[in-house]
Amino acid sequence: MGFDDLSNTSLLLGLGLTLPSNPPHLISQKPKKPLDFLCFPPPESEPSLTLGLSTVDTYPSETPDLSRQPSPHSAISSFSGSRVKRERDVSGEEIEEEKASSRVSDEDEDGSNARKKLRLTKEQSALLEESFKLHSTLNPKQKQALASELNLRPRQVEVWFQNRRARTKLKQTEVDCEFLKRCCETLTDENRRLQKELQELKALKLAQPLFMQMPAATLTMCPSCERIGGGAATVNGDGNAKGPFSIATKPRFYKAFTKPSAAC
DNA sequence: GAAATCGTTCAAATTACATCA
DNA sequence: CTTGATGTAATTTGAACGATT
Repeated sequence: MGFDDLSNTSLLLGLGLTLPSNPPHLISQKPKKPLDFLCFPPPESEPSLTLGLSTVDTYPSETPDLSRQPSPHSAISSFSGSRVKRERDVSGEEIEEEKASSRVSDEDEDGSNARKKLRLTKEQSALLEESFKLHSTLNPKQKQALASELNLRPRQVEVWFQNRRARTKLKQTEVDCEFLKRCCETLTDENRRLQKELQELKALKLAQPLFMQMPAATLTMCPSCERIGGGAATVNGDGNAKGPFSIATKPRFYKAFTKPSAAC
């Protein structure tokens, strides 16, 4: 075992005991299969790394044959025009739904352009939450069924799920942020400790004048007992000295900083 | 088969209303 | 009663994707 090998070992040990190397919530693992969401854990525990770029394909897509197909409700669910245009004659179904959810449509019918804000009842919120726990996205059938059950428009259910996903993600981002802060603090402490150790080793080396006269490449030091001796150090193919103990030819901290994840 | 277009859904950002201290 | 903070429903925008032409 070479000096640098030993150093690396000690370094890894020092960093390794601090935090798990692969925190589950830092791994983005969204289901690819459309029906996988039926088996999802609650979104609150869903692993996601939200500090970086988010790609669409990391999100659970709905059943292609259901959600992506042209739907008669297309004008409802994807409409995002001004509030004045809320009532549309695109679909007869749409008009019926508007009337069914009287809590919203009543104000619209009197010609008021003001954006009225619906307050969901506790029962509605509870049912939506329950549904969200089962699956964080809805296919059109589920959306319609839920809307009927809640006496809401499908669009309202859709919006609620969108906002709910956004809140979940925000919450997870805050958790991730806290985790990374702690990770950073741990690494800073470890770095400080290792710098100090390096200084001590340098001082120890200077305190041995006899060996200062020897070529550096021939010096060997036992890192555990700190005794220095000259040896027939050989050099392997990597350019690293081989022998009982040898002076590292590359920085002691090399591996630690090229593998930052090892500390987290 | 490739390209253009259309319809749909989503995330992200933002707006605006309702409620409460 | 007013006001600012907060929660959240609703809107807007742009990207991605599948289906169709």
